Amino acid sequence: MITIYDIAKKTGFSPTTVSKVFNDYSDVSAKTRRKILEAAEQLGYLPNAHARTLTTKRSWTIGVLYVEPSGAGILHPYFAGVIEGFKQVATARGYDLMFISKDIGGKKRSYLEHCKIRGVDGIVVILPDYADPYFLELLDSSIPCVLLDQESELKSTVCSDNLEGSLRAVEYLYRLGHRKIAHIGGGDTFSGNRRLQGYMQAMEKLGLPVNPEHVIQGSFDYTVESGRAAMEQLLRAGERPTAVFAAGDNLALGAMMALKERGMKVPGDMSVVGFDDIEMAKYLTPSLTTVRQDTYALGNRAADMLIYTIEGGEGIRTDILPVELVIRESCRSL
Amino acid sequence: MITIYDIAKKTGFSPTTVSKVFNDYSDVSAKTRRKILEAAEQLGYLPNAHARTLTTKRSWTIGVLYVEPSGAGILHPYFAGVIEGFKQVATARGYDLMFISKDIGGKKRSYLEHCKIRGVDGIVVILPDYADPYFLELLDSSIPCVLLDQESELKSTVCSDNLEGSLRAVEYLYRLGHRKIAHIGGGDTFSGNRRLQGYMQAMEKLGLPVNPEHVIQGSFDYTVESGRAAMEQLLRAGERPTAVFAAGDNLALGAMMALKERGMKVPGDMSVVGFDDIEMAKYLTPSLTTVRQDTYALGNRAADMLIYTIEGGEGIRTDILPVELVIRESCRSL
DNA sequence: CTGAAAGCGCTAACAC
DNA sequence: GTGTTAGCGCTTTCAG
Repeated sequence: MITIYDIAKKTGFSPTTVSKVFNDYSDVSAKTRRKILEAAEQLGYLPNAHARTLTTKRSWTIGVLYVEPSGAGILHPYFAGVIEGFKQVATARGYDLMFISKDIGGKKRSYLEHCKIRGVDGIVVILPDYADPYFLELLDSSIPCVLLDQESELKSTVCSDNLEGSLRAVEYLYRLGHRKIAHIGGGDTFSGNRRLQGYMQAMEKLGLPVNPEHVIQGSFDYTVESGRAAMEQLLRAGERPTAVFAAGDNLALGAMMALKERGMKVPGDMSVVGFDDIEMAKYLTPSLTTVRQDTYALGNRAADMLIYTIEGGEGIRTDILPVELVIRESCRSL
Repeated sequence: MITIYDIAKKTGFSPTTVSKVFNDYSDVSAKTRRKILEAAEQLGYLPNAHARTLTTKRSWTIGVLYVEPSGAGILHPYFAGVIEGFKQVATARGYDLMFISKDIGGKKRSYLEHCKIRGVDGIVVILPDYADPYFLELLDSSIPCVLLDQESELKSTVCSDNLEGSLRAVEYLYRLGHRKIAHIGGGDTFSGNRRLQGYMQAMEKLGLPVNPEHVIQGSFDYTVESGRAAMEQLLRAGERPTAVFAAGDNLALGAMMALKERGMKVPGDMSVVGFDDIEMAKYLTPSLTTVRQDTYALGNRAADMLIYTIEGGEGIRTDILPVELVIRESCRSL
């Protein structure tokens, strides 16, 4: 391995001067700089990130911490979209991403411990279960963090405008003439709660009574299966709704599957609205009307915020990104 | 920060002995070990991975290098599945994953340079374009690598049994009575070529002539759009096929969309078989008959192979994982 | 069984 | 502008 000492030897300058060149110090003469750069080129020098980190306490690494409840992990489009968006700006700003798990090297360790051992400069957290004690430990620590789909006074957060999205969805159904509007919830998660809350507010605002039988709390994993089960429950209700707003596209899809299995038509027999706008939404039959959240933008924004904090920015921010109702074929007017 | 020196001071032992305890050396008395572990616990000691790496030349980090041509990145289910599968075994074996890009710290650097700077122990590579010069540089290097969907005499590789998959797909259509079977290819990629080859071999084996107008080379990005365009081209052919085997589910989906837009029915007017079995395949209307490849297993296997090499294993391996035809609703018998 | 000494590759005071 | 020196936290001979 070629080190700065090799370059120093070859050029006759000291290691310090060589180091200064690579760190863009201004107090190096142009001629010296050129000679050193040339020698580095010839020798095929590459810096050693670990050595640098050891002295500077800066790893230029960001930890990516996610736990996706259904087990699909990064296969879930929300997670994938956010991480991809995050990666884009992080990479552009000179950071590399590292996956952080709860264990490391065969030993059981907390997320925080893992982060400290690896010396990451900051962490982006995508966790549905914010009661996780390991997560709380992270929250209390002083390590720079940004949280997705979460609410906190300790760390910066980014999320979509869940309330507004639900409102738009319900209002849209109302405009189509629906009055018996059900909700399939995303379980006890931040986004699930917000969307439920938005549904409730919208119903109240529109003067529609909420039939308790029409509010099904799906499981917290937002799976198709969960949506299917919820719809089956809904169909057993005393009074049948004419439309359902699901807190996620997978839930909506599951609901549609349940209806299909019973020979019911969407939107003929029931209108369905989802939330997310996963890529497949437009390819379903009928294509799914849904509230679009921009996962890529969420990731971008999260990275901006985290890097701001890492690089010494003060204070925390709570960003809410706009959503958009995408009207397709899964709803009909009554 | 607490270091082994702090523990040494507190316990009265030397840093060497402390280090030995954490590295499970056998020549430390049980009593000493206990005292040191106790002190470490009390002080809240955590090892410093960078310092350790500096001396041992071992980072316990694996670089993940992927370039997804459509720009969706990890949103593409193939990539996500493989990475998730890879992550599972890598994590269990004590390795962390780091995303590797072509640039680092604002500077343009090759993948190989990036890996060397970061001192990763090995790399898993998912790249469709194996003519990329940066990739070739990686191939020639001595760094442990495992390649997905690739063929190489220099590095270990893992891929699905593309040939067999294509054969099964075409034979299935044949058994249903189809004779004019078209193919929508995955462009000039390893998997695209293999699947095309499998299609050709199957046609020959079955004694079916291949109509050149029925073999459409889709673009290398396996997108829905590409599949749609291919089907449109197919429909302009002099003789219309009765079935099409697409090299990817997205291509198949695009083909189905194109048919739908023209008011043609699947499978009534045309039977369609895909490749991949992405999660959505079963939720399409009609649900898609396709060749299932187990991306998670590909990732698992890749990790096993790479870690084997990293930990001193000799030789390279070329693994081909079995695929399975999943019969659903998108094909009819003639 | 334990420890002294050297060194991994780099940066940061500080002096010249 | 340039160089000397010390040190980041850890492991590894090697000696005792």
